[in-house]
Amino acid sequence: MKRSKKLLKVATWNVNSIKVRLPRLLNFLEREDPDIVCLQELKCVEGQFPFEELKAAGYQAAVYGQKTYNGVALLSKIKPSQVWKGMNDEVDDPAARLIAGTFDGITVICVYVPNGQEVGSEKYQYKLKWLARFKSFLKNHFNSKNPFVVCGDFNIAPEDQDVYDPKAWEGKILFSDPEKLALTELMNLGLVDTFRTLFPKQKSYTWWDYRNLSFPKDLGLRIDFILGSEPMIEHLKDSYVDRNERKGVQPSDHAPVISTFQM
DNA sequence: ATGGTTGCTTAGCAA
Repeated sequence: MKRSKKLLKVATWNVNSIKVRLPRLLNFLEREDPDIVCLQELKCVEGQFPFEELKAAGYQAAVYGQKTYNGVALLSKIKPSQVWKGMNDEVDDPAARLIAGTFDGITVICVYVPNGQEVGSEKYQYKLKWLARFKSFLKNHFNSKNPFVVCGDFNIAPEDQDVYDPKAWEGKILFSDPEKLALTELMNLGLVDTFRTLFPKQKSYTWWDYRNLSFPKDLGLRIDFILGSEPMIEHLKDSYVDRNERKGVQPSDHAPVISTFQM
């Protein structure tokens, strides 16, 4: 009988500006000590990314940056053997929304799914197309028999229990049927939501609007996930939302999600 | 309630 020992801690966090959130990120890294961190909404180009500060904290970074909008990164204690930036498909898309890396044979894919703005808008169409492209990307590059993880801000709440007022949100952006269907189709490639599989009934939002005192009133949505293929889910030990990161001085509007695997 | 807040960039957009 093979004994599992090594703990792998994976985190995902939409930081909404790496520049503004750097002090909080450094505290987070020290407190949680994750092995791999997926970051979204850097809002910064690679040349302005704080590589030095993160290196001093023990992390190396792979960055797919963009001026003003989007931008994703992978922080890790060990160097990835391979890195992908973007889907490199037939679509010419300048938005920096996907970065992936392989760490000890485990591929971690970090995504910032388009928000979509409003159902029926051009941005909504782009969101649905992006999700279809992402499904093809996963299908073409990965096999659910192999260990891989998909982390990020999906900008979709899957179920009623992931929304503070599902009636009011019905058919709205982040909760419309086509978005939910696109997410289901992704999951049907063989991905399991690490948080939801461990806690089938637990309410645990990951995003609260900056406006309307949403956080103090707990008017949130669960739209950030860590998904794993079956070989990862076999080793899944825990998953939680670090709600405290939404409190205090200059929080992001998203809280980090952390999942641990005993490999 | 078509408001409200934050960040980037500098009046307007995106979330």
